[in-house]
Amino acid sequence: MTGKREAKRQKLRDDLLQSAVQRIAADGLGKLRARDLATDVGCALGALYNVFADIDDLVLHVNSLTLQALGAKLSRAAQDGAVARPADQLVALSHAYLDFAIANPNSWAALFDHQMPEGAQVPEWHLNEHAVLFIHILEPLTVLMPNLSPEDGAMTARGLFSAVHGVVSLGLQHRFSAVPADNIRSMLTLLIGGFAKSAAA
Amino acid sequence: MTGKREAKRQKLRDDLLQSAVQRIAADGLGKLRARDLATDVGCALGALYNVFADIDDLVLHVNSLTLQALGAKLSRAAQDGAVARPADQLVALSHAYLDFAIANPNSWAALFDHQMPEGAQVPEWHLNEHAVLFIHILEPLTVLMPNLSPEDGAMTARGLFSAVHGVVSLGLQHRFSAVPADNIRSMLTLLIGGFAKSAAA
DNA sequence: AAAGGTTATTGAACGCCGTTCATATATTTG
DNA sequence: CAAATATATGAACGGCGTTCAATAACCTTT
Repeated sequence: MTGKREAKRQKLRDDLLQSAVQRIAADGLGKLRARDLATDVGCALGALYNVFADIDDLVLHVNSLTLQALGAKLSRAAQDGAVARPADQLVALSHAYLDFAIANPNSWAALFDHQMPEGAQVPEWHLNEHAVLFIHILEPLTVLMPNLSPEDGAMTARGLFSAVHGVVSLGLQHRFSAVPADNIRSMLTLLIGGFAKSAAA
Repeated sequence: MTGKREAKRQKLRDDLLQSAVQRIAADGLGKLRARDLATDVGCALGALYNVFADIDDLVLHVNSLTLQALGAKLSRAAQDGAVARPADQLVALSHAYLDFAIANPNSWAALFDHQMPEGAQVPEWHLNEHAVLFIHILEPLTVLMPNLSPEDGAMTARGLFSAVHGVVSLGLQHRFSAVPADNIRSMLTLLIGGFAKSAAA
């Protein structure tokens, strides 16, 4: 009867992760509390630090799940529009991104609101997971701009994502004043469609 | 010999504001501490709360100064390029925005990193100050797209700013990996120039 | 100029936070 | 079953923004 330690450890890890996922989705990253998580899963406060380095480590794993869900959504959009013209594919991707942000506002915001403490770096394994944000942009982009070097292609894909993210992010934020979703959608169409049109010419 | 109270009050307000400006510029919003500010200006910890509602109120006033400086920079860029074609004016504005962000990374980041506590709303006077972000975009945009209604024009100007902000923000962030400034500049030229080109057609 | 009323200043104390660590408990190994 | 090893516990720590009763400064009135 061996391996019971590891099993309990994994269960605790997973319980804490699920609790954090739900709390972030419900209340946002800013209201995540170590004591609430411990209460949720019925463990002592200190137990959290046996299975995660700290709260930031736990948040990284929540964000990892969010990125996977977002990646799946973008993959679906890319597949559905694979027969469309490159410009329309790019617009469809941006709309899918907007849809995800609207459907999962707190989890999505946590991806960008979270900051590593002090001098700590985001670990490599999590950095690489961000590729899902750019990867589907690359294919229609290279059709549109065949002369782009691989480096410039990656850079441009990243830039396009950044532009879309800016429009979605500031549009949904109540910072200035919230913009109706349809207006954000139109703006994405105008911006990305316009870019594609001029790039193709 | 009257008015000494108000004079001291104003001096304390201004000293705290200047201290906060410098600390945010030097260390970033995340490391701003009420106790550090009190030490800087040589007042008691509680004195801060006589002249500002709380730390967030103080940060709002710091951001107000930053927005004024940014507005001045954008105004200069708009005036310098007033004779250029609308597309080039828009690109010049985006480059000026990038330059400001690079020159004042922490103060600029504080504009967007700061979040009001709990249910508190950003006060009207500060909301209105954000107009400087969009105002200079509107003129070249209406030349470029004369058929835009005032509402759609404002919305599109805001969207363009959001896109530029996204490119600059994610580009400068060390989140994924920092992008060289010249690449960000090229991306802005490509994006905004492309948008303008297709809008004019 | 002195007294009385009003406002500002002070800093110890409060409540909340993430994190730690000696101690108690559970699991594995010999 | 006992010794060795790893985990679980929750009180305690240090740091944070904020409060508040007591003290000091200022203004007004006489």
